[in-house]
Amino acid sequence: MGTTQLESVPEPKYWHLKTVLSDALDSEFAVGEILPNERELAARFGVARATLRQALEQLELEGRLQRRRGVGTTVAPPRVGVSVGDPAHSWPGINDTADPWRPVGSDEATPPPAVARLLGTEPDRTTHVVRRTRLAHGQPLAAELLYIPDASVPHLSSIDAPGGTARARTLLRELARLELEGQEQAVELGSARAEDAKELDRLPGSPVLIVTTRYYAQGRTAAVAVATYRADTCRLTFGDPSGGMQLLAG
Amino acid sequence: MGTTQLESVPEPKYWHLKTVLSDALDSEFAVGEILPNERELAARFGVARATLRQALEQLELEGRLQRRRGVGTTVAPPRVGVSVGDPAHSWPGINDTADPWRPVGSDEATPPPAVARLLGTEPDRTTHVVRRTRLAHGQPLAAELLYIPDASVPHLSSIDAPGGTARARTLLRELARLELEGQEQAVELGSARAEDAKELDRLPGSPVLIVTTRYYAQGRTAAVAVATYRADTCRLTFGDPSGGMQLLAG
DNA sequence: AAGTGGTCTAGACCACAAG
DNA sequence: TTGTGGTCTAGACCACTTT
Repeated sequence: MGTTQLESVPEPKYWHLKTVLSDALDSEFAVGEILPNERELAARFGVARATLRQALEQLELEGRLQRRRGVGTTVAPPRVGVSVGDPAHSWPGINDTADPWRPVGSDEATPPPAVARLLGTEPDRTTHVVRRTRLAHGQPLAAELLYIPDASVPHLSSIDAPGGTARARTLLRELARLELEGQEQAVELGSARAEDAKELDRLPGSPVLIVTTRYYAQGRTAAVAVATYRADTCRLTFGDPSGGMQLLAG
Repeated sequence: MGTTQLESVPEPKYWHLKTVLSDALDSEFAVGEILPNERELAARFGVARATLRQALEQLELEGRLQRRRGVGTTVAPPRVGVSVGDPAHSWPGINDTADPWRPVGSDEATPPPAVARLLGTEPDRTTHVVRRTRLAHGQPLAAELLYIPDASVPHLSSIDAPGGTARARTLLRELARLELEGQEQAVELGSARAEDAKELDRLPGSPVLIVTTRYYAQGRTAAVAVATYRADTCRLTFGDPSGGMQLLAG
């Protein structure tokens, strides 16, 4: 045979392309640098543009690249670690000066069935909803919907109008009066709803990490937060070395 | 105008298709049921197969569908919640009868740079590597590589040959002699390496949730685990309502 | 106006599982 | 052998950003 090696299990072109590009990113490009456009890259590698795009998609999924319509494809910085599991910081309304969340509005709505189940309310019962955004270095990392049943904020004054951030702050302040007794969290993969995508500066459908947090207070589920993190730029961190190990002692 | 509504911001076909299919899944299909094949679905909706596939891809990403080459597209069951954050269960080697991890082999290798950094070892220093698989209901959920520096298993007998599961069990048993002092975890999105994909019964490149756990013992980082969870079938859970809230008291 | 990535088409062939 | 999903092509047009 003239071929020095025959691939008994030939890997797809886009897969090979991905590794080639990945190596090139490590050695020949700096963070923030802009790559040649897709048509040129495809021509350079001798593949169709769709195939080239399949490789780029995976690299973007892995946080190596960032693509923006009308602009180009750039080399992404390493993912930022965002602390998600620490109750002391995540309990809404705690007035930490380092609170990374910014309230952007409030509303009243019927939560999705999954949330209603966690809250233990009837499926068609409305709750307060506070919308918040989490920023880091000026970039939006996450968009959150915080569902608060009436029972958790009994002393709510009805001065402020729904929809405003003033109302949102009032709700958070009321919620903070409760003493947090525990929390449960879950992380899963999803795709950004149109509304979240806008806030995250991404296209609808782009991959996101959905963090659902169930807050316990007064022996009940006091609130449920559904936070949508950009999967391309975020690495979610849980726990820390100094504490929390009491679990093992018991 | 003859049109009752003009879309000033027309949504992409595949996006609309996705919502239509999603509704159909809720109302007309049962879990495990097999959908019509892609060519027929595309014809039925009057779109190209590639467009139809774009919608299916997103639904699979969201855990609604499962596609298998040569078989077909089926309606996926709800994601299973897998406990990830509880140190009492995740500390390797603890002889819990309910331990969901099954050792499948061991080796000696130089860890990836990111892991070496966590371990505090030189980049080219080899460590023991234990390969484990996590199962639920007979289905593989996760594949893990556990990196253990020599210093963490000083009493290791060199009877067993590397590569075998016997050696893996020995390593885990030795590791369990250490008292766990703390752990740190991170979750991020990735795509399955060829090796992991095989173990997870997925195609290479399919989306996975990568959980990196740093175990502390004896004041050092005693081991680092890199676990690759199927993103389509898994919902990772952290913490629990009964404990862990000591953090707030301090 | 020009250039970028995003969407879409209508084909073709391949790898795999099951009969 | 048949039928499935997976890969790939060579185009076209659209939405968006920048100049």
